[in-house]
Amino acid sequence: MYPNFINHIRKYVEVDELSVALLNQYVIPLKLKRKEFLLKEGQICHSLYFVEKGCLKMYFIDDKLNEQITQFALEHWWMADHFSFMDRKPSPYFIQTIEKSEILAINSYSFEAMLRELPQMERYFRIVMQRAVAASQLRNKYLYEMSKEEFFQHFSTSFPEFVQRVPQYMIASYLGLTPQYVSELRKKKV
Amino acid sequence: MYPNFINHIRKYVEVDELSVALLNQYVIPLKLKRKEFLLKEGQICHSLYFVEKGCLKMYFIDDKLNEQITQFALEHWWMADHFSFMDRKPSPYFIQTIEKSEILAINSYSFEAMLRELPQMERYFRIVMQRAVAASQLRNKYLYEMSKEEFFQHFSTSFPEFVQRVPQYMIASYLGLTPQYVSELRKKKV
DNA sequence: GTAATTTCTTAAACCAGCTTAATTTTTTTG
DNA sequence: CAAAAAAATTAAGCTGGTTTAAGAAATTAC
Repeated sequence: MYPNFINHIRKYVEVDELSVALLNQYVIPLKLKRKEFLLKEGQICHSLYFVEKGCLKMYFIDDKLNEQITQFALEHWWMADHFSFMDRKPSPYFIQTIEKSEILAINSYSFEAMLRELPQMERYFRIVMQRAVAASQLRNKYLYEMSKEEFFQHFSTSFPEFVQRVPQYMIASYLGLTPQYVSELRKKKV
Repeated sequence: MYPNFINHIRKYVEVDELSVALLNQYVIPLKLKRKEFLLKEGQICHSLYFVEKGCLKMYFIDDKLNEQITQFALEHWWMADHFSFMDRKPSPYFIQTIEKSEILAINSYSFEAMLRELPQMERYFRIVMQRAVAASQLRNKYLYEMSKEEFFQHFSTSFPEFVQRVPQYMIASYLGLTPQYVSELRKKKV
């Protein structure tokens, strides 16, 4: 049914066929076109979103009215404002598709019910969250030790798929650079 | 025995007295003086560390041989290089006490055994990790939207306990500022 | 297939925060 | 309590990356 979803879970925990069937009952599949919203500023982030296919961005509007992208999610990545999700507080973020996408949503009520019925999912999410913490420690270290130029080059060589798929000005935003500066760096490199 | 530890767990999951007794068997208490190391660059981070009392910093040595602090932990915070812990890779970090401290350590073998024997701990760590992800999303947003001056003022007013307890040059390092610039900002404010 | 819109580039002026270097103040240690 | 070490301050000059503004190129939608 949702091969990326099930494969991702099976990467970390054992799930028999019966559990897969139960699991499917907790998720809501969404088929979205390009530029559709899953969350808008001021709303509560009621769901965790799994990218079965496509691409999402998360951003907020800064004081100069620019959209400031803080995260991307490609296939088999999770996306959510966890603070809003856990504490049911209004979110400052927008979550929007960059491409036509297939998303699986689990709202907080289903999430809790699922964790009670399928304890291996508690383990799965513990591992996913721990890996997210590890990833953010690593990204953070790069932020401390690299200049913005190095950070851009590092990102470009580490995630060429992204550079293919996502407009350059969005990558600039995500990396905390102006599009003009990215343009200058690219000129310099070639 | 370790009141901060047990209270923190009970904040998120139910633990009966028997489970508390079992739990204590998995952790190793450490009494450390000021400036002692729990982890050094090149070693594998074999344990998760819980601060029962005292204060820790995590840092790496950058290309100019400065210590670059990436995290602090006060009472009832966890500290680890999660990437090194999970994948058993050598860590680039040092973890060191700033003050005389009482630390609880759980190594990866005990961690796995504990999660199998006490499933509520799987839930506890899922919640702790999810809250860590939420915290890093928030910190990240501040990094995008604030100037370094604003970031410093925000930190100072949000965590006055830190400013009391930790030398100014360490806060500067953590915030990605030079000690000279912090000094200038403080002069400006008063 | 072409008009509209979105994305990317170029270039010059500017500034937030760093570097360097020397001095002063505070804390630690025997 | 004195000497040594650690931490904080001051100040001048500099630079990586931004801002502003305009035009060119590519993509999208009808």
